[in-house]
Amino acid sequence: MGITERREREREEVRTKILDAARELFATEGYEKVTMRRIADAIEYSPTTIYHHFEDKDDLVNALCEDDFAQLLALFKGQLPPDDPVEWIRVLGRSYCRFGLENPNHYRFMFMTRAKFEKVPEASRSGQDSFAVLKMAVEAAIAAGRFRPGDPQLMAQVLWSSIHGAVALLITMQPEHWPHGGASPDLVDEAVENGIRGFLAAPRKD
Amino acid sequence: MGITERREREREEVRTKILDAARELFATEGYEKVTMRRIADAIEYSPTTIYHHFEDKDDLVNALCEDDFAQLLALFKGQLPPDDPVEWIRVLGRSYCRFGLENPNHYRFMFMTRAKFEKVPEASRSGQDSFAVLKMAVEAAIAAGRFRPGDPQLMAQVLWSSIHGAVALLITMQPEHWPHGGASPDLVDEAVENGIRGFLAAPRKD
DNA sequence: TCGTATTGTTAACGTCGTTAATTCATAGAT
DNA sequence: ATCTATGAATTAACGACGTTAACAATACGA
Repeated sequence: MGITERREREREEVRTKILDAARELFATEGYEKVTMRRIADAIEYSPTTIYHHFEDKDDLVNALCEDDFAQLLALFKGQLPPDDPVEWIRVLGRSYCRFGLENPNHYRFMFMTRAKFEKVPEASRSGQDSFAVLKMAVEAAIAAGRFRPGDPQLMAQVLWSSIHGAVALLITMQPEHWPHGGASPDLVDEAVENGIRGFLAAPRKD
Repeated sequence: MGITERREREREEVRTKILDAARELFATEGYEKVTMRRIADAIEYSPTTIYHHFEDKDDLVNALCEDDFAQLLALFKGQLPPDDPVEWIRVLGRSYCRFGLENPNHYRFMFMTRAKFEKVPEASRSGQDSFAVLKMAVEAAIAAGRFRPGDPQLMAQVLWSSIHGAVALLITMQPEHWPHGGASPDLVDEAVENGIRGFLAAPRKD
């Protein structure tokens, strides 16, 4: 009776081992170091075993990615909305930046890898939900008269892409490739700030 | 006498053939289709020949990239600065977006590929110069009192990264992965507009 | 005890970037 | 005209990759 359950448990253990080893390699050495053989080495199984748990490499890395979206969503939901919806957006933006800068390899796969989007049929649920939080904040800001009226969907996309741009450039380009002596240390903060400022209602109070 | 020159010319011809074939594959099928063997097939040489002209694959693709930066710079310099520096920035932003959206594979390698930045020792000259044009426009906007005072370097970086974010997301994510039914068709325009608006001097005239 | 899943392995295929060894053509020297 | 050195180009291979077919081993249900 408990047999199938034990089997299930053992199976899950191996799956977890694979994911953990992959995550470790992924986080510390980047995508290209995550080879099936290397993961297999790390967990002391043969490479073929991995294929009993994941369809292929993309499937595996995408499972990691799913966890990352969940983590991002948790980060967003962990922030209680302050009274001021603009402050809420600011906090969300900063959290998002921190997440990306601290987990560059994960971020790269979540938002910067074309292959992923070709393979995975639909968007991650947690990813959708994370965006929904931002959109809610934008709606709140409009309702409170802090943001100018407009399409909250579009405004949230603009905010997201502005901040994504800063994170993406920072985790992609080495400092010496930035024009004229490096990225400003304030870049992400300023990106968040300027994105918000562009949407503020007429007289700036902030 | 003219012999070494003819040799040189022939050598250059092969090099150009390689670059053209690589560019074609790169633009139409993306980075992963640019294999040394495939390029060799296309130009009817053996793969080894390519190594007589380029150190390795990165070196080759980087040569392509250099051309792309030159093209971007030409695009920027082709735009005569209008009277209104804000309009100048708008035009630059739109040109940049168009360039990225029309050449997604090139854009990806220019601004979204980490390997490139690890290999290439220094930034492309044309890339630097392109940024310098944007920075000049920002300085002009500040000088004209259209932009609030501030560090033009930082402001130009913010504008660049905002627009980069929109382009990068658009050429990376399939429409069905966008939260809630696709990217807005106005996204790039709005990204440009909102980036600018955030920097406008106090009373918006525009 | 005998099938039968389940779980794992070994060995291989085809592809990749890259390189050592070799052939080939040709320009200059004798 | 023949020989030699130099540069270009090729063949064949190495090691690493993702992936899979074929097979071995284990342990459960009958």
